[in-house]
Amino acid sequence: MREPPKGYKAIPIICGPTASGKSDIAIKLCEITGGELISCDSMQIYRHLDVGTAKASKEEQQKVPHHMIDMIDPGEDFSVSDYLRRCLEEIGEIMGRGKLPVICGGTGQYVSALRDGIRYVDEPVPDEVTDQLYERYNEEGIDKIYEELLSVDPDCALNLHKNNTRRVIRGLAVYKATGKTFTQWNRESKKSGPEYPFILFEPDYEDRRDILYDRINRRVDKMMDMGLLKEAEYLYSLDINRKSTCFQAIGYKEFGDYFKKGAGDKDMLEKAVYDIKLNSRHYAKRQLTWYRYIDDIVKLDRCLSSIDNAEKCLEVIKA
RNA sequence: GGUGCCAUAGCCAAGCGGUAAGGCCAAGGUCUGCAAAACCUUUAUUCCCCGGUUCAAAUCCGGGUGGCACCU
Repeated sequence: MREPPKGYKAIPIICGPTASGKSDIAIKLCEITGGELISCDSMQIYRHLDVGTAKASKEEQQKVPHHMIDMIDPGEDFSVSDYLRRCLEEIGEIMGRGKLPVICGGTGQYVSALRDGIRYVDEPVPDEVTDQLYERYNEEGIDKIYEELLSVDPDCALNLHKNNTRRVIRGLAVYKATGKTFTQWNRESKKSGPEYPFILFEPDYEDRRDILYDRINRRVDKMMDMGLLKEAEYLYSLDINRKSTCFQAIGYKEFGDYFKKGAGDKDMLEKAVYDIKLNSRHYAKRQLTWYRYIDDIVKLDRCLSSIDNAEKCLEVIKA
């Protein structure tokens, strides 16, 4: 493990469900420490997806430097391991400038990758291997693929539900491509701890989910006022594969039908907005589950102002 | 006023005499390269109410209540 930033005992990661106010806290923390913000969000890495991903405003970005935002164009791919590599570089650079990196975002997988020091399979798994398995899956279903994984890497297979085709296929693809089982890779990954000491913070909504859901619903309405529809229209006007990851983003994927058939149809627009709220609530629920059992996460009081919470974070991370 | 149709979980809904499908919502989870994704689990001792027929009724019969449609 490397040294923490000078004057601190750890790098803060402010995580939590969508619309929980984590960005405000992170920005305040940057302001009072002179730190720089690193986003930890799988959708804010896309350029042009701004209001729907609740990206920091231009003004906020002017006040506080933001990193790991606007990294790629819609249609391009980006994985956790890409994130991890770039993020670690950013952390190094910010610390090199004598500043505190403040990590903030809701993508649980990215947060955990950082916190647990996960090292992903570092031998390439060629697309052909994966594509071939998907072809097999389309032809004969998942059963045989699952059985093969079961015989080759039982721990991995038993750990997965058969219907979770993505992971079943990845598990087998890793073995086919590298000759080492997924389980072996994971075991080796666990040996190395995190790169830096991190402390996680989360605004606490555990007891009042209704308040969080209400915040979500209201924020979606606000996003519509801020021009979400226009942004989505732009995304749909691009000549990119509809299967691209950017079309998984909540706030955009729900407009698929609207632009396909009904553009201008009021009912369809209403349905899309309803779905954005619903999907956001579902997402928040999954995020709550993700963070629930991270035992050393420091809970922040949702009733306090973002400044007070930022100060609390500062207290905890100070050397 | 008359006639017809309907009444099943928070919502939609199957069932047509043999012991309550399914979907949505909600809740609880899983996760080591798509993660705002993908996947899993749970959720009606009871079918509007009262009576009857039957070994057996959400299912058939009678009455009530409520809703919808049409007629005068």
